Amino acid sequence: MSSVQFTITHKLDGTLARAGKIATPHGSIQTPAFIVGGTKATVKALTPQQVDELGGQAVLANTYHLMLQPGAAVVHEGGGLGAYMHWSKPTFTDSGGFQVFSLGMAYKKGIDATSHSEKGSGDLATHSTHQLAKVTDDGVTFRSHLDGTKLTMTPESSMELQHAIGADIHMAFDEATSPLAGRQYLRQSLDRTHLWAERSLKQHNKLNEQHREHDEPEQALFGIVQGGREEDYRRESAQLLGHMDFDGYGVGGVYEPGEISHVVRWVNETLPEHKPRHLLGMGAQPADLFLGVEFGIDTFDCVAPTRQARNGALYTYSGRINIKNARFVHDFTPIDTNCDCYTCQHFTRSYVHHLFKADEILGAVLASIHNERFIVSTIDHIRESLMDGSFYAYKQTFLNQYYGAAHAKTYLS
RNA sequence: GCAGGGAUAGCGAAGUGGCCAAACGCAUGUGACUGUAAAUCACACGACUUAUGUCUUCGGGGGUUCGAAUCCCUCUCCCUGCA
Repeated sequence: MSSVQFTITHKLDGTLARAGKIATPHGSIQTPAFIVGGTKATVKALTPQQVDELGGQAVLANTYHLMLQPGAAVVHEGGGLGAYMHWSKPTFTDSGGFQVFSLGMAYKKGIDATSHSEKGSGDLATHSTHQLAKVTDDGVTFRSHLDGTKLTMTPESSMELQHAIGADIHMAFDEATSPLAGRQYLRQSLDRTHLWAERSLKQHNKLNEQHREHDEPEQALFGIVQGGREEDYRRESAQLLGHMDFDGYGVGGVYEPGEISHVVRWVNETLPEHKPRHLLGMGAQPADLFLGVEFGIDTFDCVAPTRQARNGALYTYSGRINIKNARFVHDFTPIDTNCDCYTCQHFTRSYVHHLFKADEILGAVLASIHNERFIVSTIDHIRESLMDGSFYAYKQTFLNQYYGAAHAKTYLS
């Protein structure tokens, strides 16, 4: 019996979309849901109470980052992730697999697939000479980005770290590939990710057994589907992992909303229907959410809403604005008049603009509350629209207003 | 009054004969950010401009020189000593 139970309550005919809930030892997540980014056991700039008040249902932390600081053992000693950070609702941890990519291949290059592919550079397909991570079939050797210490991470060690950290839902150790990786590298990487998935699951089960023996709560593990933009690889990966006894699945290696309607569709057409599906790292913009849900995703996580908030880029229902722009100096209206967040209820654009220009910490706080609430609220409405059948109408109205009719067309076909 | 030091683009501050429209920092403007090396990063920042283009600049004025922010003279203002 898995430590998490997924129930589908509504499905949207003719699509892969569903609404439901994931029951965990720390309460249920109503899906589709946005999982708030809490990489280092903190949602940057926000207290857990603020995250709770803006509607956050769960938080996702990162194994690699916590391993370095403060150390998985310290988190364990502090009562596990939730207790340590004073978050009583469900928690996830990512395996560190993404850091294989971000500190490896993508080191100092970024992952902007569009700009790279337009240049046709193909840079991301080769290893950077300065990268901090080196991948072998056994695992990954990292140089700590904090102090240069050499570290090794394997599927087994990632599982051990995640069990020490003690989130409700863990991710298998995988290798995220570049959007520019060619079939040859993808093949090699996919085989490795599958091998790692098996090893992750085996180690995870072993650790759960130990938990049972000690009368401790068990944890859940999601397998991660890779395969780049190749349909056969994606379907193969979903098929293979789908037959393994994971509690749910993550879809990794997706970088743009435009990929969702095919890559995510291939995967979710293939994966078993009754297990939850998480789209890793996507949710920076409304299109990600609408398309993800439409093509069968239950949960999302993304650091962009809080990161962009700290950098002054704020969501409004008619598109993104940069609150640092001079035009907001005398704008005494809320960030968005239709937003119900704490920031919009009490503060003006002029004031938030001032906080950013003056480099005051509260600016990051208010902006983070707003952006996170905007995304959470949007996914909440998407869930409601699945339940009352208004999904397509809502999607069309929302995206037209957010992107403008011309751009929105890309996501409405 | 005497001796010495200084005045550079919005601010601070390099530069001391040509590679100077002038380093760098700040401020300003704009853009980016998708499993967080990100409260970060990129670009612009004298004017006009499509410009490797033209024009006007380095306290004011006058010189030397093929060429001056840089050398000389002089004026103005500021700082530090001594009277």
